[in-house]
Amino acid sequence: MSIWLMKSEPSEYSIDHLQSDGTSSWFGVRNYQARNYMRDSMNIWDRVLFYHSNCKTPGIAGLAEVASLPHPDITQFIPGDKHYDPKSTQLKPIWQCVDVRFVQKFWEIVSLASIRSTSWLESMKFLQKGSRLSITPVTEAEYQILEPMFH
DNA sequence: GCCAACGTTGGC
DNA sequence: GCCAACGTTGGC
Repeated sequence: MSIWLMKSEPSEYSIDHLQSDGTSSWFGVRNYQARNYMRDSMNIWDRVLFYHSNCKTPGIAGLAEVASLPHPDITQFIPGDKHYDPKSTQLKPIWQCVDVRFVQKFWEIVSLASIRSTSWLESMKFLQKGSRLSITPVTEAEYQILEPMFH
């Protein structure tokens, strides 16, 4: 089982949205590296740390899990959609995504500030200078440090 | 293939 | 709202 940190702007799609939806496709990723993680490296039951970005208190808001194999992101085919990609075709889709299922919402967000101030977590990929990837792997060791911070 | 210009991300 | 850092685009 692998562990992933997946960013979403809560004004677009928050942990609360996922809680009410139960399961949702992680559509809209338009970065090749992030797509490759979903397409090539994710497996059903992988753990997902649901991260709120670009908001008042950025941080990990809850947990989810990978709930499907990779499949085409349908928004790439919809003209006028924010995520429409004219270069993509039904026969050769460019963008793949997975479904994620809600697991848990934390009572309190595990803030970016608190993660940054934990020296054992300095290695986390998403913290690295200039990292803007919306999906990054989390190591088992990092997860072990993070877990007690979840509540 | 280079690289300038542009658009986006995301913390602050 | 600012802006650093990055990814993408497209002319050449």
